[in-house]
Amino acid sequence: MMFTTKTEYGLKAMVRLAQNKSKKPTPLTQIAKEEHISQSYLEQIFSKLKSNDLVFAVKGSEGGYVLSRPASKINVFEIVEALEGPLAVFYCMAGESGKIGCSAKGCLTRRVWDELQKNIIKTLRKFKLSDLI
Amino acid sequence: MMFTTKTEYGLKAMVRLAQNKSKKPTPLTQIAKEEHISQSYLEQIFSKLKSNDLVFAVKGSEGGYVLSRPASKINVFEIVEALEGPLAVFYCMAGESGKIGCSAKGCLTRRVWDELQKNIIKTLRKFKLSDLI
DNA sequence: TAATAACCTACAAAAATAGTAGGATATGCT
DNA sequence: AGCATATCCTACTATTTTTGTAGGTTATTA
Repeated sequence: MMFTTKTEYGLKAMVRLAQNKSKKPTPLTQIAKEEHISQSYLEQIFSKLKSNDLVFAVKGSEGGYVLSRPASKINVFEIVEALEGPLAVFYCMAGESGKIGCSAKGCLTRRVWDELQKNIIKTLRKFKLSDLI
Repeated sequence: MMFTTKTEYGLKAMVRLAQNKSKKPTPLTQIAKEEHISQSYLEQIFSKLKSNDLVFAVKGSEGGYVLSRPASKINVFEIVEALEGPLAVFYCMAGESGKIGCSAKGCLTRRVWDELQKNIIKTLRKFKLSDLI
């Protein structure tokens, strides 16, 4: 029941982008060096962040990444979901209808996970990237 | 960010114990059969439940497991914690003082995880085993 | 004494995580 | 034009965690 290092690194990197006050994009070489994270691994992380429209890329020399919105308009849950995939505390919570042995009708246990998931999402949405700088 | 099958199976098994109205202990052979879980795996799960004082064992023929308290006095978090270990959404949240690169003082990100963890625990504590039968 | 059940430890397969590696493509600067 | 810098893309690999299996030991009751 832990988040992965992808989320850890991704969030740190997003904070770096938010801290960049110049209008220049931030290259991953810089973040990799400062945070001591493998650059190649960071690239994979940013590939996800990009496809989830949290950042945009500027290719070539003097390029890098830029937040696609102001830091106050990006919440932590968006970042977590982009990097961890859709939140599901159990397999029976993934997908539309539960898969094995979990008829949503009779399953009291499911009520626990439903409420738990909603709470997690609510908490993470409350925090904006701008709260972390 | 998912709980393991140990928690899934363990919780189901605990519900079984709670449903047992007779005063006889419930043997794992029975639960294994009914829930289609490997008995050996269940034994490992119950070893943890026992060491966390959630159940007690009766050895020998006619033996099995019994809840160590009324179902209304056992909450879901206790079961989850027994089977997943101490909750920590990140490595920096494990142990007393964060380990690597996370000085609790300046770390704003930690505030997010602190609040998240407290929320998860609060939600899971709210549900009692008796709510699931 | 035979059947039943918890108890214990070591091992193993499978899946997920956490990276590495190497090249292709695009862009600005000199 | 050409070089340096960056993103982009795919495949591979090592490590760790999860999810069990297997086999035996101990205790209790009918």
